[in-house]
Amino acid sequence: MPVNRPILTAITRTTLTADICKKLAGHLMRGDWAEGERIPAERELGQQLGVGRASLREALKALEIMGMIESRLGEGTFVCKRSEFLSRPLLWAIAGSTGEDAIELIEARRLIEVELAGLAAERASPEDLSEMGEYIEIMEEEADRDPVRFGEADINFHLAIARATHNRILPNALQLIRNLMQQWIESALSVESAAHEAVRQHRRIFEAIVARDPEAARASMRDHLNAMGKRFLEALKSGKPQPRRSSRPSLAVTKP
Amino acid sequence: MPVNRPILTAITRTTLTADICKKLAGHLMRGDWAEGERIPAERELGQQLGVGRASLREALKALEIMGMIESRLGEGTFVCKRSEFLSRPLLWAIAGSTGEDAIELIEARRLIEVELAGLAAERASPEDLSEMGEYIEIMEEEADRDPVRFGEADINFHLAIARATHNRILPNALQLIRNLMQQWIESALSVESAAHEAVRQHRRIFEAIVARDPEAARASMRDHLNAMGKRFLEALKSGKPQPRRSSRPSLAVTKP
DNA sequence: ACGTATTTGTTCGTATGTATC
DNA sequence: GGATACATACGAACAAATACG
Repeated sequence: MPVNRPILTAITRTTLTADICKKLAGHLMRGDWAEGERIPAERELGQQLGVGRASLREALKALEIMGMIESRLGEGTFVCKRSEFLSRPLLWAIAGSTGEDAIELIEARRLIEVELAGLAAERASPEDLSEMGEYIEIMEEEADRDPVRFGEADINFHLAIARATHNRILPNALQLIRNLMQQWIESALSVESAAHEAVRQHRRIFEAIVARDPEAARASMRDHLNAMGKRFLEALKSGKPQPRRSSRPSLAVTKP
Repeated sequence: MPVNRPILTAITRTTLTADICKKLAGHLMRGDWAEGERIPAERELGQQLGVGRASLREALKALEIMGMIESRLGEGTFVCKRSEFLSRPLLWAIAGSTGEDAIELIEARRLIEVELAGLAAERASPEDLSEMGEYIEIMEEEADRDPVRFGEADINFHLAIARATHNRILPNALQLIRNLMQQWIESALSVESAAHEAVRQHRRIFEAIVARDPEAARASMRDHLNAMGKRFLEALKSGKPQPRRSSRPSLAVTKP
């Protein structure tokens, strides 16, 4: 006879790695280990948990991918800042192919960032604003000098806007997309002398946010990303047909 | 004297695991292995790549977390559907799920989906439209009957809109957010009898997209998500204070 | 400046439980 | 039931990078 409510439910087989992962993630989230602190060495940890080093390492690798921990050869394994927990998706190893991806990434970025700018205009605190202002100043100083520092300030400005929404999900989403775009950004944009144009656009965005004008913030962000996206695709087509793939290891950590 | 353009740039150390991950991800994305197909056994793969099994397994585990592959004990390792590639972040479900996150998730979802609806109104193909229509019909049929099937159609409708943007990044972003919300969705929304209200709102969105009216599509999507978000938070506060946390194993695979 | 200890990175051999035929 | 193929898991060992005395 068929039973509607079977006493025996199918058991779910879990792998050791998954269990380890869950346990460690719990400790990480509960804060049993402080940010930046070193967690016990692999051998020691494995002994405490009663598992082999291979299984433990697979779990640690999983946590590393999620941006919860970071392993440094010869040093140990360290707890990441909570703010980075979801923000380092080395997933972008995936998006390693055709130029079509670039178009879609640019579009996704524009879609999200335009709204981010609008939200930031409504919610930015004085601290958020002064932070954005600092990055703009750096960009103006470095526009004709160090393209690397200019690029950093550029990214930081956009992330500051994301943070100013006071929503922890959205900065992560943006960071994810930027990581995905990174392989093209380096080769294309740094060479271009779009710096001064970018500074002007950034300043317009900033002023709109300061003025608490969401619509103007959206519009200026949209203009900025349209212009940059255009430049970007041109550089991609003409100059360097292939995005540099091999330079950065897929799982390697982008240190702040 | 300081050098502006140093000849020597810092070398980036790559781990074997990362390289394997990258290589396999490339093959996966290029479609060298078909969806659902079995990839070579661990030992064989390791031999072909010239790497040890431990390193290979760490890479495979990483790919599994990203939802690109799925390994079944005793059977082998299989390629997931591309549509699931980024959509299985079960692990982040662990990551802090206090009530505040719910608000931020709802907001992030609204921000993205409103724009998705607008883009879909501009780009949806006839096939996209008929797919959306089917899901709406299912929702109408199941509104008073099977809440599970209703919920599925609901999700599918929203994903169909995302797909209609013809951008592969955006549906993944949406799916990710929905996965993050899953723990609350189950406990809260299925109980509510918001079905008929939801159907009306869905139909309005659908009609705006069919009419190729981006602004109306955005507005109706915004209304819909505002209403649902409100309902959602109320159910969260009053009814079930704690989201069900422990039910789903962290790394275990949710089979379709 | 040098060597030693510690730690992660990597490989190999082996054993076990599971699924398919 | 038996045979085969496979993922899972352990332990030992060496390599490479780092930290510290």
